[in-house]
Amino acid sequence: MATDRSPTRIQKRNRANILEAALDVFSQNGFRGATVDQIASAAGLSKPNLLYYYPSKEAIFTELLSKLLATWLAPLRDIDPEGDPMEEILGYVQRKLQMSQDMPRESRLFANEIVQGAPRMIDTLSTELRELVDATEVIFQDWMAAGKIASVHPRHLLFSIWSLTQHYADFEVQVQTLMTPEDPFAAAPEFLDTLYRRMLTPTT
Amino acid sequence: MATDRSPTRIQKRNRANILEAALDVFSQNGFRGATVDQIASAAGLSKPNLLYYYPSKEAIFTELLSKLLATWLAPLRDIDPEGDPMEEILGYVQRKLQMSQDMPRESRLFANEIVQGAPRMIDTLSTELRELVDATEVIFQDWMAAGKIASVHPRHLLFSIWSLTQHYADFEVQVQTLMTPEDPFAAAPEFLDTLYRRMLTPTT
DNA sequence: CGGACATTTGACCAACTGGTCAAACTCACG
DNA sequence: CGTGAGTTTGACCAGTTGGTCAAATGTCCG
Repeated sequence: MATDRSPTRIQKRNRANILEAALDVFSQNGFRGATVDQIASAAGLSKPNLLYYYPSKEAIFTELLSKLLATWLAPLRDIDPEGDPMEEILGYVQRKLQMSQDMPRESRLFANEIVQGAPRMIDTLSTELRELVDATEVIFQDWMAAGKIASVHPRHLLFSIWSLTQHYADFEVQVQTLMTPEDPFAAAPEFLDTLYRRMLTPTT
Repeated sequence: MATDRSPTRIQKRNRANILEAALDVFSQNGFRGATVDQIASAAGLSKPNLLYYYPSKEAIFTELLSKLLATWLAPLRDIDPEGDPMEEILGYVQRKLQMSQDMPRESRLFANEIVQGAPRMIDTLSTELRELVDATEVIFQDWMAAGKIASVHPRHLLFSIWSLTQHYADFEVQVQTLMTPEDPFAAAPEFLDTLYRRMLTPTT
């Protein structure tokens, strides 16, 4: 068994390969749709060998989720309450959009999980993420109260950003199919910039 | 075998029960995550009995998809090129939002399928839906050219509507968790109305 | 080198899954 | 009622799947 001592060179390599392979397989098939064999061979290992590094399919999945969540939420934490409100929000939108383009598998991994009721994430959602969202709401509300951006429902505003940006990753097949030969990501930044600028520009 | 003669009373009842049960199970677990046994017992039938009405799990799924697609796309077909542009679009947004509230399972069924690459829908997407989207694009472009609504990328506009409205169904768990005790659907209509009104109001 | 520990593997297992089949049962209708 | 078609079921099967295990192999370090 891989012990608790500091990981060997081989352990590091294999664990990294496994998580990379798992991201591929889980994001494309969901938890139940993925098989340990698929992940193993995508990682270049035999099934028993993979299970030497992780005790179960479930363990791989939860490890993957928790490792990726921090990355996934980083842009949200980066919103600066002291920054210029409009630029902070527009910047956040663009960063999330970029992440959908660069990390579509991560986006789909979460999408799969949440669409199916988030059975393995509900705890994280209702604690860690909830706190982060609560904090963000306060920031937005302050900006609105100060008249820096138009007043809209702060949580719906946040959800709309997640929805619009991740849509390009989660529904990539559909977007691609319906936009070909145009590249969906070509006009998206400007579209979203326009959308949020117009919605959030104070009306006084 | 259920023959090609006109369906009996029992056939009608059971087929309806099966599709209803299948909607429940498939939308919650995706195609691969659903089992025939789950569907059968949700429909109050034994597995062999269910397979007497549909030859395979695949057959149930495709039948379900094709039966629901028409309903799902109806609001889009209802957009009237002769109507008032702003009201047509805002009305479409509200109708789609209402559908997310009333038919979340249908929304998640499609979401599951598309997130996983739409292996069983790609043909429909690239033909039927593609045509419908092409036609809608023309309508939007005409309205923009006539200065009735602001000029934005018509396809991204359409995708944004799908994304924002279906988000409330597809990511229901997340939205619920992060909005409790508030009802997500309480403020959503106004939020989306505001969003699209501001984005699409001509600026000249 | 040699031994301790890490890694890998083939063989295996029990549970599950989609699907089949013949036999039994039910129902409509003359 | 009876009879033929429609319906339901238990038993069964083969393939898949998550996971185990003992034995074999590789690696590191004194």
